[in-house]
Amino acid sequence: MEHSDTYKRSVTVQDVAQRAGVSKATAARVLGGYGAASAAVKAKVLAASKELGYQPNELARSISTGRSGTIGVIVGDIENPYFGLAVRGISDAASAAGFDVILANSGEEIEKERDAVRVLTGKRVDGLIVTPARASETRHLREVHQSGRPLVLLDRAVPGLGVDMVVCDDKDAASAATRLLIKAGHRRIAYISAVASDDAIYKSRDQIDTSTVMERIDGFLDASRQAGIERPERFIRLGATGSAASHKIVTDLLNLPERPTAILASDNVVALEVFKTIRGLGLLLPDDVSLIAFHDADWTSVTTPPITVIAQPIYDLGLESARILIERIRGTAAAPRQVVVKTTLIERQSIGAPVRSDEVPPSRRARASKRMAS
Amino acid sequence: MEHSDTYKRSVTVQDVAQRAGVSKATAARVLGGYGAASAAVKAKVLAASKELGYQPNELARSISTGRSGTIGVIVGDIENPYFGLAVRGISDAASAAGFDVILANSGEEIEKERDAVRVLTGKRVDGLIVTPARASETRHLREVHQSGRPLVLLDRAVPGLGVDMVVCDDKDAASAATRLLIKAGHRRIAYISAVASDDAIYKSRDQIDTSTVMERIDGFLDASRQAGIERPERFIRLGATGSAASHKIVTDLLNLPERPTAILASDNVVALEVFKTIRGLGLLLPDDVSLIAFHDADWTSVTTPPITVIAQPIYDLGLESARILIERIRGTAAAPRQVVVKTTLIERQSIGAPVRSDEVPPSRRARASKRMAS
DNA sequence: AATAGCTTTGAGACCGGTCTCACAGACAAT
DNA sequence: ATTGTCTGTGAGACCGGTCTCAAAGCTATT
Repeated sequence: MEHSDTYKRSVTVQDVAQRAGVSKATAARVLGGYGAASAAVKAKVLAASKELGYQPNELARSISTGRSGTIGVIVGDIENPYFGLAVRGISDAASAAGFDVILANSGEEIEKERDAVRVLTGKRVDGLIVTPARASETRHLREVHQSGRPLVLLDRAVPGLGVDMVVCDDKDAASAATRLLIKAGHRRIAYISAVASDDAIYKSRDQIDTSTVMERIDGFLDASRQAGIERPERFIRLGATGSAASHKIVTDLLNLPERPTAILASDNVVALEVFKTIRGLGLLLPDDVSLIAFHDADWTSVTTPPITVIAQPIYDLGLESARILIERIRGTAAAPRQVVVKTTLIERQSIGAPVRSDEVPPSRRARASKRMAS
Repeated sequence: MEHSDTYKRSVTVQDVAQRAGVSKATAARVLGGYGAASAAVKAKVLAASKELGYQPNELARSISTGRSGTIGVIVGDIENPYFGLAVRGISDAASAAGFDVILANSGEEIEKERDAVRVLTGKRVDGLIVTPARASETRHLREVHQSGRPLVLLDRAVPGLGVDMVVCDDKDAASAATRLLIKAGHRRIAYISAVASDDAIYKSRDQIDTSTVMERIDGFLDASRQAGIERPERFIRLGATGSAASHKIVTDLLNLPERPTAILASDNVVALEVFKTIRGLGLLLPDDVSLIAFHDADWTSVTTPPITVIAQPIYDLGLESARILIERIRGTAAAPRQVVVKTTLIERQSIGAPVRSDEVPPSRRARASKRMAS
């Protein structure tokens, strides 16, 4: 097959039909793999197709079948390895089922999320997987659902939406992590999250518009109260977005007269900043501060000391969400499911006994730490 | 077929036209934003559109315009934060220009890459960005190019393809890193890469099918030879895919009678495994082994000691590749460009003076690893 | 008043597939 | 020989947009 000239017009069923000496309908049947055709005709068409280098136009196909063979994914931030893994899971499940994936990035902005929904539905994706940026502003999601297009929520739930959701057992996880800290003797535990907020100080649940964080805070608060800790919410901090904000939050927290002795970081990006800040302050982990992080990011196992984490099977979340979505696309009419995937606590070495505040001056214990974790 | 009852029939131009009491052509003109219409008619149509909740079918639009407003991206592994960042760059540039992105994952398998190309061209993407898994098997890419569809190669070059490419100055980077090691006194430097290979031992350039790695090895070899190091290639190892393989390679290397005193890790995933293995062997960084890694992954700055890295502006690579692609899509007929982006060496603390091999007590190596759960 | 020139509008072809339906021909049963 | 069933094939509508073209409407010029 020689093609040195710039063939702008691509080969269509019509061309193949002509070449094979059959009608367009017949060629389309064998090329499209539907309807019947005699062996002889089939061979002729296939031969012609090969000679001409026919490549079906999936767009045209989609427009007449009504399905696109594509699922749309809207994720908070692709750059975040957490979502990267989820996307990988989705992508694996999708391609195994013969679907492919259009990815859009919301950057955790509701406006961009709405845009993305519009664009993807405009492209007639067969279904959508979304990590909703806000649990409160969901009209666009509701519309998707009402239009009859399958929708699966990933990682974050939106109550009352009546769609399938695949999430972690965030509340249990946070609660277990908190209990672990309490068991080690901690009574002043900070919880730091990246959720947007005008004020870093936590006042009420209404401030929080992300189900995961809400669940986690609930778990944290429950476990704390159950252990008889007073006003555990006073050490909750929000808005740890970016390096500067996180640094300030951690520094302020650790300079409090009655400073927290342990920190629970709501996600791995925050955790990294917390870790850097603690280290930058010359404090020692776990002697001066204990730390637990959400998500078993790769870096958490190579720090000194390695970080105790709540491992979230986010790849599986992706996989499962795509599977459910595809099932829906294929027409299961079951009631919407809420799949809750279990997390595991991986104990490493970032938890120690709390320092008594009268014993240890917070900010100048810079020892050159040459200890190997072993 | 029963597809008409699963989805609510969507509102078309025809519906809007009817409602507004104008012809389909007129409604289409105002809805599509092309052609002219009187203010009065425009208002009527817009009103009707709003009432009915009209959402254009981008598929239908694409099929008649021939443009899809979508760029296809085929990447080696989305899970790898390196590519995650690149995708983010592409996605940002794309959405700024009004394009969106279909993402496919090749898993570094040429077969899946070919599939992905077929699928994406089938969906009539306006252009493609690919990180080619192999520099040798490129017929599918050549065909894309010859069909007139813009193609940009990202991160990895394929010589003689005649398309735009955006890559790092890998050779210079490797050379600079090697010189830094040599300056610190190292003469036995290992280079470890993940490129597939039947044999871990490097024999010739022909084994390597990835331009980046080839460039880097060239740079490594050049710098070594310039410093008069004999047979520097003897410490090159390939096939460090996955945890087990990497572990074996590093262990074997460090158990050599004349073991290397420094390691250059070809990418951040390999580097992480190298780091873990070194630590697992009970060796001290940088006292026993020095390490430089490609890519400034987040974990490299929080280890003890932090790792000296070659920072690759991969986000910018993504951004730039998308920009060039979009320019081509819009019809620039300039000669294919090869954009080479500069890397920077970030010196941290993983480089020390080499130990003389007669100094290294086997006992230290014997002081082996209590392994950690991870 | 008539002609030219411009803007608006509508009819309908078109993109590249799918899919319905009618019909032709083969073969079996009556 | 007639009827019925079944398979293979072709004609053409259809999906939901874009876009060409010609007719209609309006203003301006002579």
